[in-house]
Amino acid sequence: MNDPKDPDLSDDSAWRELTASDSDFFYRDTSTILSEFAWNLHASSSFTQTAGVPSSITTTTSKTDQPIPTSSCSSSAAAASVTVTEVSTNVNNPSAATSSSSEDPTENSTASAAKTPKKEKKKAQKRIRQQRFAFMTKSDVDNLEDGYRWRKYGQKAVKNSSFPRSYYRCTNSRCTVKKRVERSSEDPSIVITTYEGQHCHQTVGFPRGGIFPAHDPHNFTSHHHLPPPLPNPYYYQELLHQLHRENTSSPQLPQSTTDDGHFAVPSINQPEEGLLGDIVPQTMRNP
DNA sequence: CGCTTTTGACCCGCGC
DNA sequence: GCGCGGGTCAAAAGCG
Repeated sequence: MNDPKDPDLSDDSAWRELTASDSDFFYRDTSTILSEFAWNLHASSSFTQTAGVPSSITTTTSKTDQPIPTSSCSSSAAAASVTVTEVSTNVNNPSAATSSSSEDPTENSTASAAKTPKKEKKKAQKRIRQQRFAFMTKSDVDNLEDGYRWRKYGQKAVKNSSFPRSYYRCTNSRCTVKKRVERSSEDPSIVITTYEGQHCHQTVGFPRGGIFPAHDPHNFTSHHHLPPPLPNPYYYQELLHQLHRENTSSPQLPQSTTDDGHFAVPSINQPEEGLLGDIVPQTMRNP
């Protein structure tokens, strides 16, 4: 579970399905996918050289026609390496979903309607796993800025990991997107962020499809151009593309390494500013 | 005062 | 059936 190559995969059959694929598959598949997005990303280039973690962009195509969640725009100033794993679960086939997601829109309404006993509430719920994405981001900050507001609702110690896992839920009451944040036990500088679900709203404080959350100046400064939170199925890829470009073009990024071979993270001292704005492609900025 | 975080308890799924 | 581990709940505390 805590293998940086397999972020949070062990508890989900769908994840395991992904991990069953070897790296060649990922490279090949990634190249195919990226080429569909007109990316010029060489799958085995800089992404595979990061932090001693043989990561690559591990992206798979959705088995469903669901759009890719727009929530997975996590990044940080420290994003020197990113691995993305997309998992889709057919929500119409609960038998294919193993466990863990206890909420969907309908459940949300029933669960919040009354203080029913937990047993009843739990029984009424069907744990339907939604589409999930895992990001591996090299960062000192656990909670990476992604343009949405999150409320922490739990934290658990994870077996075989010295770092706890934090559970967040989108603060939008109608939005059931959740994310889990944990650090890799093998490389504590790597943050594994797993998103589940799709946002049904735009990012906070972006009334014009634009960019600046008005109420969170610490996290969003004027130069942070966040992407439109619309259901853009390519957003992850765009994000990664930009990350990749930064990796290869910025002299500050992964080229510098620490003694243990890990990448020094130049912007790590300014985590509250985030980097998402910097890594969002121009094409995704305010039109 | 309202929102967020913390944290122990509880529930569920799964493997044995 | 039992134990374990993951995920969630919800009350209390903290914070601006």
